[in-house]
Amino acid sequence: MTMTPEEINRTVSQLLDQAPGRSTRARESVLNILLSAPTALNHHNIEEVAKQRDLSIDRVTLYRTLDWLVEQGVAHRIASVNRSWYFSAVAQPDMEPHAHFHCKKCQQIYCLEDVQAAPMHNLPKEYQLEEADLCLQGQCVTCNRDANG
Amino acid sequence: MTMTPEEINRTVSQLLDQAPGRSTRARESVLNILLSAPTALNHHNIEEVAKQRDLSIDRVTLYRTLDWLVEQGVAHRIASVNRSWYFSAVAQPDMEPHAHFHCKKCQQIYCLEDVQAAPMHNLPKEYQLEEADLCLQGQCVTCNRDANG
DNA sequence: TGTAAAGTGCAACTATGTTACAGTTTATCC
DNA sequence: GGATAAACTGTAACATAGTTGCACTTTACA
Repeated sequence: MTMTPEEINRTVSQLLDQAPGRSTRARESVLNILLSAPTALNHHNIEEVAKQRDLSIDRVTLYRTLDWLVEQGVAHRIASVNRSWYFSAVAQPDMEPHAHFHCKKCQQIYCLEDVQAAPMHNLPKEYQLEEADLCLQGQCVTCNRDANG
Repeated sequence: MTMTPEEINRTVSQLLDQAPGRSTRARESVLNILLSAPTALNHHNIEEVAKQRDLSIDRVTLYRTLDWLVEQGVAHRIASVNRSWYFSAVAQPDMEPHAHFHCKKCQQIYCLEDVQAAPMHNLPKEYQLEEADLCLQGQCVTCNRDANG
C-alpha cells in the first residue's frame, strides 16, 4: 500500500473514472488522502490532513463524500470502539474481508489484509450470517517497538 | 440465562454484595434489567425498560452505573455498529470471551456464549494482542423464523 | 444517630453524525 | 464554445450519545 504520489494520483483518477458519478475536487482529495494513509482514518483525521495540505473540505461534504466512496466500493467503513467511523481506501475491487487492529496506545486502526475471521463451527444454524468482523485490540508494531527500545 | 424473577433478585443481591461499592437503588434496578433481558441493551433500551417498570433513573446516573457495573466485572460492554454501547450482565465471573451477533433486521445484539474468536495464525508477531472481538451480522433466529413462516 | 464518603441529579457542554434547502459546478447536448 | 438539468456543495440548524462540574442526598459504619 506504499505508493508514490504519482501512483496515488493515477489510482485516484482510475477509481473515480470507473465510478458512475462525477469526479469532483472533494472526492479526489479525500480518496487521495485515504490512499496516502498507512492506517484507517476517521472524519477528524481526514479533516486534519486536508488542513495540512491547504485543502478546505466542508464537514458535511466530507460525510457525504465518504458515504459515496463506500457506496462505490472505493473505500470501506470500519466501526471502532470510540464511536466514530474509520475509513480506508480499497485500491483493488476484489479485496477480501479482513481483520482490523485497534492500537490502544496510539489509537490507530490498521487493516490486516492477511488476517481473516475464521469460519465458525458452532454458530446455531438458525442465525443467518452475512458478515463477520474480527476486531483485534492491543499494541501495534510501532508502539511495541517504541516501548521495547 | 432464563431466570425466574426471584432468581434474578437473588443474583442481583449476591453480585452487589460481592462488589466493593454500595448497593443502591440504581445499581439494583439496572442489574436486574440486564439480567432479565435476552439480548444486550443500550442506554436507550435500559431507560425504556426502566420506564415500563415505573423506575425513573437519571440519564447521567445510568451512564455512571453502567460504567461501574463494567468495572466490577458484573456487566460487559459491547461496541456496536450504531455508535452506542450495549451492555449485558455477567452472571458467572468466569464467563469466557464470546462472539456477538447483531441482527440487521431487529437491531438486537445477542451474546453467543458458545462462539469464540478462533486463535489467529497469521497475525504479525510484532502486534501485541490483548483482545479479539468477533462481531457477526445478519439475521437472528427470531427474524429468520418470522420471515420463513 | 451523626458523620464522611459514596452516589445522585441537574445543567451545561462536547463530539459525531444528519437534514433541509439554496447556491454552485459538472457533464452533456446543441 | 455556451446553455441546461442534474449532481454536488455549503450553511445553518438539528439529533443523538456521551461527559463534566458541582451542589445535594443517601449509604455504611463507628
